[in-house]
Parts: sequence; structure tokens; C-alpha cells
Amino acid sequence: MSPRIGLDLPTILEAATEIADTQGFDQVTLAAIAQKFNIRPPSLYNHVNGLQGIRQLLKLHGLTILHSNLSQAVQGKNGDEAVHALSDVYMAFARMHPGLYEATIPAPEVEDQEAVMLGEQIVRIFIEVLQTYGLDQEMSIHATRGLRSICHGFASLEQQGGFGIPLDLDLSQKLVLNSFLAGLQQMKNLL
Amino acid sequence: MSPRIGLDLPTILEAATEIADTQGFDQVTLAAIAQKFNIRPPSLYNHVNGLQGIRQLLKLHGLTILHSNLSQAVQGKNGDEAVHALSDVYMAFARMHPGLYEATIPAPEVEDQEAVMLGEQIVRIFIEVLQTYGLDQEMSIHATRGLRSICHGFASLEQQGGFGIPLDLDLSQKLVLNSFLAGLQQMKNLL
DNA sequence: TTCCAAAAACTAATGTCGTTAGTTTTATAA
DNA sequence: TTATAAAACTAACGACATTAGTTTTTGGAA
Repeated sequence: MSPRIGLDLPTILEAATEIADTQGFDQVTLAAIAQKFNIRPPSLYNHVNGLQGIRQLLKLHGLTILHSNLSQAVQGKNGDEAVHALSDVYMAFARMHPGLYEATIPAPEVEDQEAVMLGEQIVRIFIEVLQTYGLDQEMSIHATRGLRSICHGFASLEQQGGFGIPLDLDLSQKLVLNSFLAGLQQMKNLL
Repeated sequence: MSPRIGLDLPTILEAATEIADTQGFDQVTLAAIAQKFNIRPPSLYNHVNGLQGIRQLLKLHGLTILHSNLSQAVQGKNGDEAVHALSDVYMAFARMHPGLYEATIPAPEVEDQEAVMLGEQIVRIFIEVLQTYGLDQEMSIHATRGLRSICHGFASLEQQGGFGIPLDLDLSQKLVLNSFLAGLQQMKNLL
């Protein structure tokens, strides 16, 4: 029932990930992957649903790692400590896996249930961390959007070479987070 | 000295912009542009340096509009009012010209002096607005990075369909900005 | 041990791109 | 009226994704 066990999906995904992270997400082509294994591009269709399939897998892979890392990072933490841990791990992922990070950005198609769920779980981690600030339901969603925007904005601008001035980026990230969190505290006190 | 005045660069740029904003930046192809004018793709090389040239033009065009809009928006304003005006105009641009906005994100090549300068001028607008908060040189850079990250993060996540929950996005943006600005005030008071 | 079915590779072919080279057309300026 | 130069064209090539159909291979059944 299993003749010719050649390439398998994890191996292909690994190769695609390496191309994405070293050469850029847009350099992930069937031709480039096939070349890595010394096979012809059409052979990849035995394992994967074309280029679109590869991209879908990369997105899922990226979301899985990101979710796992974020989840671990906030274990046993709350408040500012948890927020900073979240942001640190988020940035670390974007830096270590730029191609994979890029793959995670566009919202998955509704067909891709697994990716949709992972995306929701990631958002839930953010929400839960921010709920410890004593915000009501709606405010915690607004705050989550803010925190995600800060994280993604920083990661994206850094990745795209948007920060030209030579001044410690980690420090910027910390200060900006503290600013945002101080503001949150103040809003909570106004309730 | 000017035989056969056919297509001109502004017209081509207009067509490319329309494709980018309605079908996505990655749908801007020489083939698609050529089709709009009923000419063959190679003819475009008489006006433009290939696909790379088109993308460069789109970036420049986007940065020009964005800079102009931001510049107007902060005229005669300062403090929170200026920051909110900045963010409102920024989001409005990203929403009205999603393709153009996408084109502006990757930092231009050093060869592209004009685009580099426009990018710097845009950053300067942010810095100048934030300097009215009485921050020192370095802090105003950190704060600028934060404000840009919030703006870009919001715009990018919204554009990529990252905000699923049906809750007023403009309100989120306002609240997040207020949070960040309140935090800034607090940091200033600590000096 | 032999053989067959299915998995996984292959070749061939098509269509879409971008791009280069070389040719033809055409409007204007002399 | 004519020469020139811009701007279109055709032809051709290489990179890519994709489909269809073919060959190879191997593990398990006979």
C-alpha cells in the first residue's frame, strides 16, 4: 500500500521554509524547491497542491510556530511582564523567520479552517493577557488591536528596512509598549 | 524633435495605480498595463524601465501623495490634535489606495534618491509633531517609531483582513492613540 | 518467489509572464 | 518634401506554473 516512499511533505515544507527565510517569501517557487531535491517541478504535485498549496502550508507552519512560542511565553505571567514577553517573542519570531512571518500576515481563506483557528487562538492569547488589566469586553478588544498593531507594525517596518536611524530598536519597542500600557492603566482608572 | 506623441508616463502611472488599487499590487504586470492601452508589452519599454521601473514609479507616487496629505493634515495643529490628524490621514490613504500603500512599504533602494528623500520627509513630519510633546531628541525618535508602528500596523492588519471582530475600527484607532499619547505625557512628566 | 497495484517519479506540452533585439511606422521639424 | 527620432511593432528566449499522460519502482498479496 505504500510503494516508493520518496519525498514527504515535512521535508518539502522544510525546504520551502528555508527558501522563504533566506531569499524571501516571493522566491518560494516550485522550480526552486524542485531543484533542491533534484526532481522536476511537476513531481511536487504528488505531494502538494501546487504553489498555492505550498503557500498555504507555509502560512500554517508559521502560525503554528508563532502560536506555540507566544503560548509558552505568557505561561505563568500576567500584566506588563506578560505583554513584554509576548512582544519579545513576536519580534524574535519575525526576525528568525522573516519569510515565514510574511506568510502568516494575509488572513487565511475561510476554507483553511486550521489556519483560521490558529489565527483566532493567537488573538485570544493577546486578549487574555490584556484582560488582566481589568478592562471591559470591548475595551480589551480595542487594546488587543492596539497591541497587535504595535507588534506587527514594528516587525513589518523593521523587516522592510523602514527604520533607518541607528538607535536601539529593542529599547524603542520597550518604551513604546510602556507608553501604551501606562495609557491603558490610566483608561482603566477612569472607569 | 517629438514625433508620435503616444502614451506618456503619467498616463501609464495612472493605469498602474488603478490596477494596484483595485486588483492588488501583485497584479500590476506589464501585460495588464499594455492591455489597457491596446498595445504590446514591449512597447512599454519606450516609456518605462520594465516592471521594476513601474514599481519604482508606484512607490514614488504613493510616497508623494502620502507626504502631501500628511503635510497638509498637520498644518496649524500640534499635540494630540496633530497626532490624530496624522493617523486619520494615514489610514484614509491606505484605505483609498491599498495598492499604492503597499507599494510604499518596502524601503526604497539607495539609488532611488527621490523616494528616499520623501520617506525621510514623512518621518520628519512624525518627528516634528511628536517634538511638541517636550521629549528629548532620542525619546522623540522612539516615540516616532511607536506612532509609525501603530499607524502602519493598523493599516496593514486592516488591509490584510486581520481584524475579524465587528467592532468600530476608527474607535479602536482613536483609543489606542490616546493610550499611547497618555503614556507619552506620563514619560515626559518623569523627566 | 512472483506479480500486481499504487505511489512517485518522469516527459511533453501549453499558457503566462518579462525581457531583448531588431524592424516598421509615423509625426514633426527643417 | 524629406530626414529624423520617437514609439509602436514582431519575433524570439527563458523562467515559471500547470495539466495530461507515461514510466518506474516497490511493498504486499497470491
